[in-house]
Amino acid sequence: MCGRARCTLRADDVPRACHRTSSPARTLNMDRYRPSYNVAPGWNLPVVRRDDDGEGFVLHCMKWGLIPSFTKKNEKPDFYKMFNARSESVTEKASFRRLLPKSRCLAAVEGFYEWKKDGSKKQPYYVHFKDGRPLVFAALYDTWQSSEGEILYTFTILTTSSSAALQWLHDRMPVILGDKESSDAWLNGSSSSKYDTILKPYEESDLVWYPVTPAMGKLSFDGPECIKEIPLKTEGKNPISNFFLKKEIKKEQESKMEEKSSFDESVKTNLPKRMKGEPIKEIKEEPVSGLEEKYSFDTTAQTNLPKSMKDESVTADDIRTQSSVEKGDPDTKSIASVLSDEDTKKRLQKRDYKEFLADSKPVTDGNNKLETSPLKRKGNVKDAGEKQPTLFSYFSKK
DNA sequence: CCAGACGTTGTT
DNA sequence: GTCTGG
DNA sequence: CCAGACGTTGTT
DNA sequence: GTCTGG
Repeated sequence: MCGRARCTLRADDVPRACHRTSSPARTLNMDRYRPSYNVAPGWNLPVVRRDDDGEGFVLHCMKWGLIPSFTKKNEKPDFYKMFNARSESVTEKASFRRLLPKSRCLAAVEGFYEWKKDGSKKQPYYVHFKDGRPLVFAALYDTWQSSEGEILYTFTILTTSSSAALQWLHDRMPVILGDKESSDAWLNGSSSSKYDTILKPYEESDLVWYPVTPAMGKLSFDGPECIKEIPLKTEGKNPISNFFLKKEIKKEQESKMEEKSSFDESVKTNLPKRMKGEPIKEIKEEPVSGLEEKYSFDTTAQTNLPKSMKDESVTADDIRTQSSVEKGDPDTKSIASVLSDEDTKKRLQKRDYKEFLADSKPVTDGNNKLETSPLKRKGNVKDAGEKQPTLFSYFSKK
């Protein structure tokens, strides 16, 4: 599951996204961070971890994909091997259990991608919070020293079974810490704590999704296009078309309700037409989203990217060009990177920015348990919605 | 005792 | 580093 | 996770 | 289908 994400957060937004009220005691390697709409294991992402001693926390850029410290020095690091850790077995697996006492951290992203399989076809969906606030993942990190002496920090994202709402998409999902309490518990809890209560699927209804272009499957594809909603092929005869009619109406209403829509062209231009694979929920329907995506991106780029990034004309290639600079990540860069942190910090503080409501809790009507999932066995996630045969896949180009 | 592994996902 | 298997 | 390759012999 | 590379 969680093997691809969007993180275009500004570096200085990350602590707040992780519900930190104070400033980081220090930052580490943040100059390596490259905001991207298409992040995969092996990429640098900002995480928040406890400071080695004391109360504070560190804003620390690490590579996604755990490389345990006991990995052979001469071995080639494989970031895809352990980019996820099953929360159900994290206390049993030797590679992860050793990290539980002192190496927990938080990773913040705006959303992640999940591919829905339809036979041989795969359709990616972008999953995110309705109000645009970042998701906070529970994670574990470790260090590894390569044969050249470089110390590499890496982390893995904990996963759990999917929420009822996301079951149709996938049977696994990242552990999302939805409020300050849970993120505090994970980051600061004692090693003797039981994390069972927070390492669970996020069941609130403000986690939403929509289909995006399959082109983002390529790592070379980056930029706002990655999260642009695309229409899904509709499947002819459909006794539920009424639902969508209602949906559309409801969505328009919601769109009006949301104030920040002025930044979001996509919401207005793309009338969402999701059908296939969508859960047929009775009451609540998944909303339009993508609010402030562009805005986020614009403000994001400031920290480490060239000024040109502020421009809307920024392209994936622009980003790649930047990131490629450290593609080889030679150890020789490490020192310079650390030293430049101070510089980075200053730049971070210069800018003020829009809040993303990280501390707000999802709106829920208490007993909205949404027992919509009529299916208990995880193998069988097919329902009326996705039973429909696909006549033409979205990419019937050959 | 030493040697060797240490993981997830998905798919069938 | 730590657990499992032999 | 997805994308892309998936081979040998022999030659310049 | 399955393995490698990113």
